[in-house]
Amino acid sequence: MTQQRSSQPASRATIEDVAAAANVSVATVSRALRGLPNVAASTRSRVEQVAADLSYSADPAARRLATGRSRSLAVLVPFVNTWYCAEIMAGVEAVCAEAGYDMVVIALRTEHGDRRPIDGTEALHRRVDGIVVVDVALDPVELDEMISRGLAVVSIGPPLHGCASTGIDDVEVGRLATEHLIRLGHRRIGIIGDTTDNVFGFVVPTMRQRGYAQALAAADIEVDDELIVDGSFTVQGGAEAFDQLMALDDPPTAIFAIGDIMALGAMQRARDLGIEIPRDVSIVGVDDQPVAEVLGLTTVHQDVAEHGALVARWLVDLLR
Amino acid sequence: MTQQRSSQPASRATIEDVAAAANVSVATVSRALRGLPNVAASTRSRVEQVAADLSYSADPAARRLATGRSRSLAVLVPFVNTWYCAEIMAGVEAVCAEAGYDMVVIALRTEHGDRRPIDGTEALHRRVDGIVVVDVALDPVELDEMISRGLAVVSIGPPLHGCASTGIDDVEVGRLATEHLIRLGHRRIGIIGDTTDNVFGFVVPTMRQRGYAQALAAADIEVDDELIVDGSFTVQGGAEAFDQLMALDDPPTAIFAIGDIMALGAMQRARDLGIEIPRDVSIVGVDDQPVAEVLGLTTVHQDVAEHGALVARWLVDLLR
DNA sequence: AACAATGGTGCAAGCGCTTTCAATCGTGCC
DNA sequence: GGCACGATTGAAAGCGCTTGCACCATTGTT
Repeated sequence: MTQQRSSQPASRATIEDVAAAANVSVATVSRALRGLPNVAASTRSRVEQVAADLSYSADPAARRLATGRSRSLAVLVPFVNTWYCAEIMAGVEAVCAEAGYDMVVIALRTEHGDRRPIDGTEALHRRVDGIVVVDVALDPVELDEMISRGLAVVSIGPPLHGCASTGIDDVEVGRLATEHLIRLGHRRIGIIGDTTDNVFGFVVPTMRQRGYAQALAAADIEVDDELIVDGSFTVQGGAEAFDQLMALDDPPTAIFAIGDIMALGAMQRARDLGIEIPRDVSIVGVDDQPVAEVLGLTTVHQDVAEHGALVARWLVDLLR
Repeated sequence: MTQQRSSQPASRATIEDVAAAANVSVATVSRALRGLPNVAASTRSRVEQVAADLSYSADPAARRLATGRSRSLAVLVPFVNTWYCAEIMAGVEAVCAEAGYDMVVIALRTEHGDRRPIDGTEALHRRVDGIVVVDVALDPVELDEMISRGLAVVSIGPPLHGCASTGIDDVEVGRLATEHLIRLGHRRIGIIGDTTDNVFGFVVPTMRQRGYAQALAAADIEVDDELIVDGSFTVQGGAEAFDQLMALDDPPTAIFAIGDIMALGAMQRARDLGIEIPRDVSIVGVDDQPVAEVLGLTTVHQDVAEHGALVARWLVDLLR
């Protein structure tokens, strides 16, 4: 079973084929096709024509090896199957596509909530030119090393030392969500958070929980540690956290789930248990656009995809 | 401003450095590190030790050039900021990470609904080893060419000729959603679809609309072309489609939006216009897990992420 | 009319890895 | 005790591209 060579050219044209067909050196082909100066107009158009005929395009691997640039960007997200992260990826992807970059996405935590140690230096070096870090606080040492190795890094969410960044204010988000519940008359408000962030540097939980505490303080409600449970940012975790809260001697009348998936898990569990929402207990989540609107959280609404596009643009500008 | 060379080695160790430090040839290093046979155990462990000391890892670009394999997979999605696609990407990403592949995502349509001509041959060749096609019907000719060039292709959604595939039955989804509305007593049901699929081969709209028609037929309701409007799969498009439906002489009492974003757009518009849902008009969307559950569409619910993981696994197996 | 600037082009040396092929060194076997 | 054979290893030829440098015509200068 050898490859057919007759109809379809099984192996793609290389720069040498183009050079031969155009009667020039490979160097000239390279220059002509990349729009470099010092190529006669006539030569350039001839080369372009030949390249088109042969449907030639440079092998990215070879280019990468020769130039040291991969023409691809990584986006480092805590999760990929989250409304927020998906929006950001959409924004990044659009810019990448336009700028001729590949977008490779790397998740720090999977849908099942398991953790993955990300060794940025190992995994990213020479693999991508730049990286947008989403809602993750990278180890400063590692970060420094990445930067010193020539990786461009920007962040969305928590500012990273020495990197440009943008993002929404998660403390504010937590505060608003909690205030909303307080305004509804609740005094005993549980929070389903995520206490494993120390492992990943996923800081959203910390920030939102801080906002929660602020809102409570502002309303003269004392923080009860019993009401702070871990949902490990999964549907399952949300359900278990709900159980945990409901098992309390004095269960909350409202729950703030700091992530949409956990809110979902809690809601499912509530329904299974015959607990009606919001009659028996109010549940509030964030992140999910529809949910956010229902909450009246529109004030913190932002065009998340635009955030992604913005930082991606920073990156490609930086890389010029 | 030159790079500092003292403390941090600005340039990473190459295979030659390892070879020199271990007193072997680069060939042996290569073999030892990749676990190939024909390397003495003692040699291998020594090389591994040295490599670890120098925190060496092979340059992916060089490896790609030499082997012709990129160790990365592409996932071709119609959109990235969609619950469904994000789930799939999550599944694919998990498998990629485990198998040591990079996942690069390519969107055929952006959040703004603009179109991008995807020249698979150009864009993908030698860039990735395999590709998972999500809900897109690729041009058969192009598909053949990709396969004949050695690209492994699998699909989620519509089966692609010659490729393994999996996915949910979109006709069924459309039928169920429509039946649901009929069961609620509606006879005049509008559908917000997407008629631009001919450009992209994005077949979901066609399939769901077919299910819609089947459900109507089964209930002896005649299809009224007036009730079939285009939402171009965007929030904005959904809002405009809603306007269009409501401007009819005989507007629908229920609307089936074939995609979550369009449903969202319609709902927002309804609220802005003071039209109450579902009192004045029922709106039903799909794709979004929470929404789907509310609809009782749980029968078609599947672990979408698992679909992604599944096909990704096929791919990495295929590539061995 | 001789000479210095150019603009255009080709040569060839990498980029860092894989992989074929041949060389080397011990063994087991007759 | 000599020879074939398998286990190890190294030398070197790529993989397909970029790029510094040298080279050759042309132009424009005095």
